[in-house]
Amino acid sequence: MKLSTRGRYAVMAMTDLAQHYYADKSCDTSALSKPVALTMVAERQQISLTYLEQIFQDLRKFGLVESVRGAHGGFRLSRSPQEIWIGDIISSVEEVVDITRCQTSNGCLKGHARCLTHDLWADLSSQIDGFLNSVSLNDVISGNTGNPSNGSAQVSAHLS
Amino acid sequence: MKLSTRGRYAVMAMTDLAQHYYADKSCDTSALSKPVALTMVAERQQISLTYLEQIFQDLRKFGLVESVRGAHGGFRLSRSPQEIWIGDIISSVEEVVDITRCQTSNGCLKGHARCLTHDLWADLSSQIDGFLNSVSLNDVISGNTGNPSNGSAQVSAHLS
DNA sequence: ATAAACTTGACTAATCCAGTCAGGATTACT
DNA sequence: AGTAATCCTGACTGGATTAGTCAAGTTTAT
Repeated sequence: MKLSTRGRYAVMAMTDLAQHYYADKSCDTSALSKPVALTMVAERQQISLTYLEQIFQDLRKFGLVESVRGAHGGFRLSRSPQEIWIGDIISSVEEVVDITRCQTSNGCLKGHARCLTHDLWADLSSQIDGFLNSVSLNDVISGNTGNPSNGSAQVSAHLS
Repeated sequence: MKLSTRGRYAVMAMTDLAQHYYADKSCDTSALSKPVALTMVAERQQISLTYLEQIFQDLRKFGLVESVRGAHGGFRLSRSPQEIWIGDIISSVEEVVDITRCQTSNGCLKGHARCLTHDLWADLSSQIDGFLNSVSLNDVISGNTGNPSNGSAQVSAHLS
């Protein structure tokens, strides 16, 4: 079992943006925070710039960040760190969060002998999803991943 | 995120053995159950026989199954289904259950800006491990994966 | 003996990941 | 207007991993 670097990088970079989200709007909380250039993020997090650019296109398409083009441009979070869940980030940049692989109609008749393990995988997915969707970016930068802000570790998952 | 087929196949096959574990010793509970030939498991679970053979070598090395060679040989569980956790099976056949990738000394100074996400990955690993190590083979064949037999979903993980 | 079954190890096609490269579009600043 | 900074897009690639196959054994029940 593994999480690809793509998902890890996305979370690291978003954490980086989250820190600047607060730093940049310390005076006027209603203003938009200044965009952060990917070159800075890439340098701080030690991630290849061009690879990071790819990843941020996905994050933008899923509405997690806004881009500002041109000189002095960059990216900023499109909402506050409390409202962005780690699960959102990962599912934006990784293909399938597929664990069971038996949701397609290729013969896994639930309850049938062949797929007694179906419920197991579904429950595991739900467990992982529940965790990732209960931790916000804000939890990460304040070190509260063990005790997520919503108090409940079980969130219903939307996997088959 | 994904679980490779290797791990899934291993659990499916072990579930198959677990069902025969009970079926074969319905009369005499102290006797060893009859070994089950991999050709049967491969056919029932629709898994390539030769691939399954590879997987069972791993399961044997980790002491989860015993082999009986020769004609009418096969494999049987080396202990009862209540005592075999899904986590054992998966970690026997898959390489690293590595999610954080920053346990090596390559620059992830915990607490340092570069790896604020360290705790997040550690907690996620612990969550997954906790789940897999709280579900036994017996839970799977009796459909109790949602409510594991030990009552507690949180088990300490042994990941960095 | 012989056939059934396990055992081992080398090999392979396909897929995916992580990253590069080249070029283009947009905007701030001078 | 020009230029530098930055985002944007798509094609490409080397390496690793997966999911097997194939061939040649060894062991044991009958």
